[in-house]
Amino acid sequence: MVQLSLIKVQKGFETLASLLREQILSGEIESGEVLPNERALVERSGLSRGSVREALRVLETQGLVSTRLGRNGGRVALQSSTDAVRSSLDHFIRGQQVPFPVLMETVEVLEPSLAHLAAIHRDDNDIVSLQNESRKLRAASNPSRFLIANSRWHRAMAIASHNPILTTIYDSLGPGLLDPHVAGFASAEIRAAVVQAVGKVEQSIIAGDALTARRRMERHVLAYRAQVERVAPKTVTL
Amino acid sequence: MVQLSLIKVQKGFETLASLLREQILSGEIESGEVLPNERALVERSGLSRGSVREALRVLETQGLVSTRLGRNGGRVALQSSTDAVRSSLDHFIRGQQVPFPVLMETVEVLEPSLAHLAAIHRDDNDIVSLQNESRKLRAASNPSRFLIANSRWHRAMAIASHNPILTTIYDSLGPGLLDPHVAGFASAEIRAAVVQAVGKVEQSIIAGDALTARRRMERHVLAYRAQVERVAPKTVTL
DNA sequence: ATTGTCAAATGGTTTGTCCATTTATGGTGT
DNA sequence: ACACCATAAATGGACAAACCATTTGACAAT
Repeated sequence: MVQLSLIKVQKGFETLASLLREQILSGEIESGEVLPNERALVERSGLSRGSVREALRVLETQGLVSTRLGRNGGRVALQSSTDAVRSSLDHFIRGQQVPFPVLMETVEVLEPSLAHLAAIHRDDNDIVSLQNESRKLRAASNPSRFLIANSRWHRAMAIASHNPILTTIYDSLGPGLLDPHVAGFASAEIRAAVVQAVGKVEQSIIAGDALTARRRMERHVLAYRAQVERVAPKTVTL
Repeated sequence: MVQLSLIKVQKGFETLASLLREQILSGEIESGEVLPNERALVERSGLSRGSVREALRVLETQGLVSTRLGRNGGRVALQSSTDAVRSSLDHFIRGQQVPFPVLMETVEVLEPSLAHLAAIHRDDNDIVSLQNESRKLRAASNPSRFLIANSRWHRAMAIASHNPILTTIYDSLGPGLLDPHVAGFASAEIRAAVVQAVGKVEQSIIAGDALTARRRMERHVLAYRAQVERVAPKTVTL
């Protein structure tokens, strides 16, 4: 018997999409470079305009080209940004109906690690923005401002880690976690506790003390979970 | 001055894509359900077939529908799988040219956490597959088989964590990390050391001792980095 | 200078037709 | 009955030729 794996037929538009994708990802087509317009691609590829458009649409969906309308419009090549990752993760979480506790758990894994890495890799800019955000956090007088400031500080910490993969993932998780917050969370006492915890983590990050930063963030995350559990016991248990 | 944010014009195909996407993600269209065929969607939407096809192509790219050719073919709705996340992360890593040390660092963050979670969430099936894989790992006699077995054991551990988000991300990182391995890595001594480390982690996971599992995996990861540094010092330093 | 008008370039969309692939159906031979 | 084959039907894939919509450049009018 002949050895055969399933043969995948490549459609016309797929072929063109793959070709262009490789050229973009490999840098052969630079980021910002404008692709030939649709009619030109039709001539070069021998495909019809419809197929060319489907190929370009695929690349657009993957975040590898952006489209502008009108004269001097056209397609420009892009390096896939965090947006594509974010939206695919979002679809995954919504589609698979990843339960809230799993999101929570993921954040609990990421935050201490991000704090750890931030303490190692933070530069002067990171320190400035962390201090900026924590100042706003201390100043936040009502729950809504506080939650925003809180998430911005955490975001600054993620950026300070200088790990684009973990940062992007952490970023993608934010939206799914906000619901329970809004549900009458963040009393004055809780806010004070968070401010203090964040301050301590920030100190360790600035001091470059990775292990302490991690440990403090772990403690903070545990305390936070305890608060959420108090407010909404059912939601958080795995 | 009038307050205005940029107005985003929604194209026809985009509108249709968004509509269907929402219905799929919300479960209104169930996973596995076949969508109306192209001609039917043309009638219902009032758009042309080209636009309908572009909309469906977008959804296909996002992993929300799959396409089958021929009679009894058509589009069926899917819940976005790990594949879409994987490919977007892959594009991100290649496109942004995320340096090898960052990938390494990310794995070093994920593995101990996955071990930790695995010790908490593993069920009987997980234990069986872990033991299966580690048996194959011990039996692997040449570097190539060993590397495969090694990655399979780690994958089993990730699955045992029962955290689909972290598992998918960890899965996406694998390919980018294999290059240096192939470059004459995995001598007999190294293999023996890995086998032992993996065995210990596995024990802790099975025993349900999360902290020990994490600690042992951290140690293993450090040792692994030391080995890689010995082989290719330049590549690994951040 | 500002504004208006027109033309050109580009993607967006439509319509109509045909091709390619797959499978259901029914007939034919044994 | 059963196996096989030929045909038709259903569906996505592709092509072609227009025309529309949006944006911008060029240039005139004010």
